Amino acid sequence: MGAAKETLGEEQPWAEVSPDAARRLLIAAVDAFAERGYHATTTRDIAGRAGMSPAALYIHYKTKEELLHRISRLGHDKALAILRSAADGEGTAADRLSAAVRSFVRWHAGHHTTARVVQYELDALSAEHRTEIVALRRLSDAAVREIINDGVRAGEFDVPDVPGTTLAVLSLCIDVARWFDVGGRRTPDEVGALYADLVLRMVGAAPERAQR
Amino acid sequence: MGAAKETLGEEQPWAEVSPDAARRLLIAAVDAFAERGYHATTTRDIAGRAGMSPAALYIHYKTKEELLHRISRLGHDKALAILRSAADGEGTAADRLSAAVRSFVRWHAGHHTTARVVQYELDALSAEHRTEIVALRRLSDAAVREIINDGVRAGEFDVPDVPGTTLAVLSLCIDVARWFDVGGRRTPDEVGALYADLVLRMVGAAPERAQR
DNA sequence: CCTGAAGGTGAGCAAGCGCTTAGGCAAGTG
DNA sequence: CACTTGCCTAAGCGCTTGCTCACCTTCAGG
Repeated sequence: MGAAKETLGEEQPWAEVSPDAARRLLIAAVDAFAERGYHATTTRDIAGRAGMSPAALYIHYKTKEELLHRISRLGHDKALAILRSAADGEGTAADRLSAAVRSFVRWHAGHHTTARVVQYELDALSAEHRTEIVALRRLSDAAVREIINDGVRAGEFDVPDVPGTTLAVLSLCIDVARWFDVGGRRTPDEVGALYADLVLRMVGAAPERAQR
Repeated sequence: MGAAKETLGEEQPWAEVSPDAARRLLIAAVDAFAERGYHATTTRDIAGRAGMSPAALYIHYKTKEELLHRISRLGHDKALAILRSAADGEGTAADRLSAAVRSFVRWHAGHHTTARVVQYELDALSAEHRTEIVALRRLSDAAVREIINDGVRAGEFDVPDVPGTTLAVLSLCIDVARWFDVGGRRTPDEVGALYADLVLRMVGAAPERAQR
C-alpha cells in the first residue's frame, strides 16, 4: 500500500528547516534539550554544538523559546500526521488501531530525542505557543478516540470508558520517549509490535492468533 | 497552604521530615519543582514560598540538589512500599496486580505534584544520587514483574513478553503524574479503577465482570 | 546574670545567563 | 567599481543565579 510514498520513511529529518545553519542550530538544540532539559540548556551550548558563536543563534531565531516552539510544532505536526495516516487507512478498526500504535510508538522510540523534547518540555513554552500546541494534541486525542469509537460501534472492541482508554493509550505510547534507550535490547520496531498487541488487549479486541 | 488535602485520611505527608522549618522548605520545593521544573526554580522562590529568606534554605540543606534528592528518595521509598504491600498481599495474581496498579495509580494521581518531581526530575540529580534512585526503581520493576510471573505460572495470565509488559505497565502508571489534573473530571480513585482494569486486560487475565 | 547553641536575616559576591551591538567578510547586483 | 545583502563573530551589557558571610534573636542551663 502506498508504494509511491515508500521512501518517505527514510527522508532526512528536519529537511523542512532552512537555511542550513538554522537547521544545524535546531538539531543541536534538540540534542541539548533532550539531554539536559530546556532550562538547563544554555544558548552557548546550543551554538557550540552547531559549531557557531553564541550570537549566531539570534540571526535565525528571535529567542531560545522560539527554537523550542519550532521543534515542538514540527514534532507535533509529524506525530499527528502519523496518527492520522493510520486512522484514515483501510481495514478494520483493530487493523487501524494496531497500525496507529505501531507507527506512533516506532516514531517515539526511533526519534526519542526529538520526542522527549516534544512531549516533556511543553511547560517551557510561552502561554500563546503552549495553547497552539495543546490544540494539536487534542487533535491527536481525537484521532485515536475515533478509531476506538469505530471499533466499539462495529462490535470489535469492548471499551467501557472510551475517553479514559484513549487517554491511557496515548499516555502509554508517549511515555516510550521517556524510557527508550538506544543501548537497550529492543528496537523501535519491536517496541511498536509489543505495544500494538498490548493496546488491542486494552480495547478488548479478539486476539488474532487464537481464541480463548 | 493552597494545596488541598492530599492525605485522604492517611497520616500527614512528609511527617518524617524535621524540624518544622526543614519540612516547610521541602514542601515549598515540591510545589515549585512540580510547577516549573527543577532548573527553572530558584532558591529564592523556594524560600519565599516557605515564608523565609533565601539564606534560610542553606541552614537545613547543603545545596538545592540535596533538596531534590531528599524529595526523590522519600517519594521512591513511598512508591516502592505501595507496590510491595500489594505484591506481598493475599489473593490470586490478578487480585494482587489489580491492587498494586490501583494503589500505585491512586498515589500518582493524588500526589501528582510529588510524583511529578519524583518521576520526571531524575536527570537533575547528581551522578551518585541518581544511581541510588535508579536502584530503587529497579526494585519497583522487580515487584511488578514478580506478580506477573506468578500469574503466568499459575495459568491466570497470558503474557508473551514479561519484561516488556512489566515495563509497559509501570510506564502507564507513572505517566499518570504527567497528565493528571486536579481540575479534571476524574478522581484518583476512578483513574485507579480504570487502570487496574486496563492492566488486567494487558496481561490477558480472564475478565471478572463482578469484580471492581 | 552570662553563655553558647540553634535558627534566622540582609547584603552581596562570583559566575553564568539570555541577548545585543558594532563590525568583518564574501557574494550578488547596478 | 560602489553598494547592498546575508551570515557570522568578538565583546560585553544588564540581570539573575546558587550560595556565603557577618550579624541578630531566642532560649535553655548554670
